[in-house]
Amino acid sequence: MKTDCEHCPLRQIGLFEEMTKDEVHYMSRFKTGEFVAQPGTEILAEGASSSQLYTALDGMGLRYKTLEDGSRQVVGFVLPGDFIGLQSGVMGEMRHSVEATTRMTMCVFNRSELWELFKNQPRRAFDLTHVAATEEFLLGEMLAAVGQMDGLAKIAWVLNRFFTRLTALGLNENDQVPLPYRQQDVADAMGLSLVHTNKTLAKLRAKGVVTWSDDTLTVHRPDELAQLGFSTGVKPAQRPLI
Amino acid sequence: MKTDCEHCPLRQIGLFEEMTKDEVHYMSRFKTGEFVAQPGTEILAEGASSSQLYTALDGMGLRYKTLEDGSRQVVGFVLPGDFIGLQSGVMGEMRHSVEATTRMTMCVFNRSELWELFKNQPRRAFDLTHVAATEEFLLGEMLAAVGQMDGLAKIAWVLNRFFTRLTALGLNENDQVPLPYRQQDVADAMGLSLVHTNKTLAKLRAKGVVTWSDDTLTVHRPDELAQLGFSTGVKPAQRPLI
DNA sequence: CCTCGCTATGTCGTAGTTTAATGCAGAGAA
DNA sequence: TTCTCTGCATTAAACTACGACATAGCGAGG
Repeated sequence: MKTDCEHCPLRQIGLFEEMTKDEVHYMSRFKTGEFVAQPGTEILAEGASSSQLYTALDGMGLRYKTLEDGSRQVVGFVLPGDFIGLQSGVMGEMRHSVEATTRMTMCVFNRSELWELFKNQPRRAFDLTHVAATEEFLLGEMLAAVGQMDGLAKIAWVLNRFFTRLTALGLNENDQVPLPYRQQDVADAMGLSLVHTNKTLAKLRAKGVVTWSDDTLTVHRPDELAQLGFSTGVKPAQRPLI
Repeated sequence: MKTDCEHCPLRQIGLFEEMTKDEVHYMSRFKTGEFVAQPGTEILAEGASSSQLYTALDGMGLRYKTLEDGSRQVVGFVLPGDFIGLQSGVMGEMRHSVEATTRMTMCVFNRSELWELFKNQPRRAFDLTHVAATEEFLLGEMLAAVGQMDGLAKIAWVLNRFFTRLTALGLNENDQVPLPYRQQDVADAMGLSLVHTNKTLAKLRAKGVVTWSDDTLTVHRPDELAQLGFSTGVKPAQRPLI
């Protein structure tokens, strides 16, 4: 688990290259150098224009939008290493809310430092746009899944994405990854009802593909899971030349 | 209609501040300084890493992803002033394809100029990230619509978005805006079948809210349209304090 | 103990898909 | 001109995946 700000991605891209660790931590608001959010806490609200940005060091959360009719669309999952509040740093206002689903420790820094980065370290600023582009990429993939797949494929797809990302983060132990979400969260992410999500999960369980309980996802057949939640990004079929 | 590169948004944000118009246009590949795409042409393919970026000056198109099973998810509509290929400029590879649905004229420039921008004009580079953030915002809104709304709301939402954006571009004449897309495009954007999209459009027509024919959308009751495609971005209801 | 939040499962109605058939305008050929 | 072909809009009928509702179980916390 990454609990040291040494691993903070903003440090990796050089925002803090010339700073000591004490300077890195945003000290004025929270007594510890790190901001700790408790489960169920709203870290940033849609429409808020926070003067702080965060990077998740440990723990997980989710990004969501709320619609006029009260329904909720989960637009992403926050894993260790992810940015929080980049939109508010760039656009001045968050376009979605962020909530912690576990205890989260975050590295906090001022929005003004982002502008310093652009002024003083163009290479790092350029790198930073990769982060924004990656976020957009994940959103596009999710849109394709929500728009085109049926229930079983949606659930398999999102579980497979969790499994893949968490494995890449080194959080995979014997095909088990932490998954501290409720079925309602997955349902709101994939545009399904809670009941249907539950039944689809039961189907996957019956097939022996995955089990998910106690905030832990166990993938018994990774290849079958990937097969069910078939991927996007395929070149369109060639149009017949005649 | 914007047909002059003076209006190119990249010029507006200063990429070409010190350049003459002739320099602005990318001359080596196309005889005219502007790249012209014919209807139905694929401008950039998913997975491609083009060395050129474009901004749409005139005409419209759409962004889409293709899934393994052959289905298509439209992830956005390209209107005059939009960027094309920003992702390939930043990440090196396009995450979706772009196709022209009308004759499109575009301003072409080299990817390397993007890096020059970051090196020499940090303020402009910072502005540029607004563009990326805006694209992400639109994607998030669309995800919420596709994931949470029912058929009627989806169609009303996307028509209302067209109407709003095109009005902002000054393309609204007597509540009529150009809409050079097929019903299939709208269906693929909102995750509905062509048939159901058609029926829903018929419903809106019967209600006297909109008519859409000959690539022209006429909105008879803008407020009712906005009402039907209710918006996102609402603050979540306060949790009861008790 | 009871309540609350979450998971689990069955029944039923409907919104949406699939398939198919019709119409209609534009383009190309004779 | 007239015929045909092609792409798109339209409408109907049959089928189904999914949502709504109801109900039960289970563990945590007051």
